[in-house]
Amino acid sequence: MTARTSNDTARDIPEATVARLPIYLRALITLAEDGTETCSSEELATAAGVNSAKLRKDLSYLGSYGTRGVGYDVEYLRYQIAREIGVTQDWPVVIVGIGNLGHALANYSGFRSRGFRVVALLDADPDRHDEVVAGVDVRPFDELEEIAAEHGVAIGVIATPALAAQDVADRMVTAGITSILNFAPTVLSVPAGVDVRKVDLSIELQILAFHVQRKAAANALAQESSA
Amino acid sequence: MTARTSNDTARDIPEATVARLPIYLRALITLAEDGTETCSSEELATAAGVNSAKLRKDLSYLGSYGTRGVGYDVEYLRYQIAREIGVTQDWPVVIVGIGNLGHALANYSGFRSRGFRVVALLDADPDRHDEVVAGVDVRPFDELEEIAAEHGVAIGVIATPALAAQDVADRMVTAGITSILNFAPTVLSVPAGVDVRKVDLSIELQILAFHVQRKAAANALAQESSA
DNA sequence: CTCAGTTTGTTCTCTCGTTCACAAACTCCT
DNA sequence: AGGAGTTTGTGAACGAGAGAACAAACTGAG
Repeated sequence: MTARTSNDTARDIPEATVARLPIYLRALITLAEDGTETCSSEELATAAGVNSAKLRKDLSYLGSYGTRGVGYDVEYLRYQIAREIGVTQDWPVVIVGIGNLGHALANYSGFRSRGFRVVALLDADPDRHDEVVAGVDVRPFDELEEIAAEHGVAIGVIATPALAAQDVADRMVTAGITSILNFAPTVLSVPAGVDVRKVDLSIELQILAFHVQRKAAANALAQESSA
Repeated sequence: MTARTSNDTARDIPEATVARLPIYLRALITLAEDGTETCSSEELATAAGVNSAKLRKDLSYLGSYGTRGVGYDVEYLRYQIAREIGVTQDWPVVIVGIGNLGHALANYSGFRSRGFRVVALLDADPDRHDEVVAGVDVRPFDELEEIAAEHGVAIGVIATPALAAQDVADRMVTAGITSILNFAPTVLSVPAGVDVRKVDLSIELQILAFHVQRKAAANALAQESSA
């Protein structure tokens, strides 16, 4: 799914582990806010909704940050994970497509608090260029390259309709963006070295629907056999 | 991740395959709209952004719907996948939490076109109960059980702040909802037999940030060694 | 009818991820 | 100091998923 650069430098962390690190980070932040100074792998695993063995193995890829017989120092581990993910400082982000979803994303407060800063909102529709959303001007899409260069943007968010998404992705790539979060319901094709992650509402719902149907079928069968 | 009922009836389809079926379905719909009547696994795989061997293996779990030497009948396969997922008829859905994101979700046109019908929008805040969003009244959260029973709702969407999400989930479960799509940035705990899927914007961004950082580190190293 | 060409369905292998189980390392109490 | 009780880090077994490769099954031409 994710393109790899040929130069795999240090110990590489499994993709599945990377996907869980942000969950651990959030759990640690919550614990810290509650005043907890130390926690065991069991506690943290419960807070993150995973198995404690898995948690320990995941953390072991980062290094040996716990103390046997004691557990993990919440603040210390939090910093180590944040550093590993790379959210000890803010990443500039551009959002393209300021429709319903784009509005919601721009207003999402979790952005700034979790290591991201929206530096620009772009839309191809001139009617939107007057708007100010979440304190940021909506600018013409054409300014993408300029803005990306100015702020050193590496991460772009696509919240356009499906038809526009591939064009937007192409322009992002030429603007030097190497990581794309795609909310448009379409498959993007990008050159190697560019990461794309997809968030697709209706796919998620369809997966749920599949399981609902399966459960319903199982129940019907159970009813039948008990009758 | 996903809770299983003990009664696994028919041939069970791997979770990874289930997650891709909606992608194939979408690709088939696009092909059908373009007037394509038949397609090979290679074509469909390209459209869906996967390897053709994987596609064929995925489809083989559903049955033998292709013809060797010819390929797949687009309309037929489309129907079979839709039937397998369970989106040949509409599923009633409730959305709880009508903030920025809830608005966007309620207005998302992909809902109805992809097998889902929003039967209710709920919010705990009385100030929102006057609103009509996307043609649906916003109702008090307390009416959840009543509405769920009336429409036979099995799927709920949580778009509330993190703090409210667990309460909402608990109420959904007592209201008979067995599948939850959670947009709140928190881990939900639900009884066995209830499926939860999580969509978390800042986690996706953090995963991207990790890869950006890794790429940057790799580049720095390459620069250094070439100097 | 036969044969060349095409494309599916499936088997086999390899990689990746999860879970168990336990030794190593720490704390605290006596 | 020593021993009981905890908790981490990791080796090993196990299971799931990805991809290659190929036999089986179809089409169409001659």
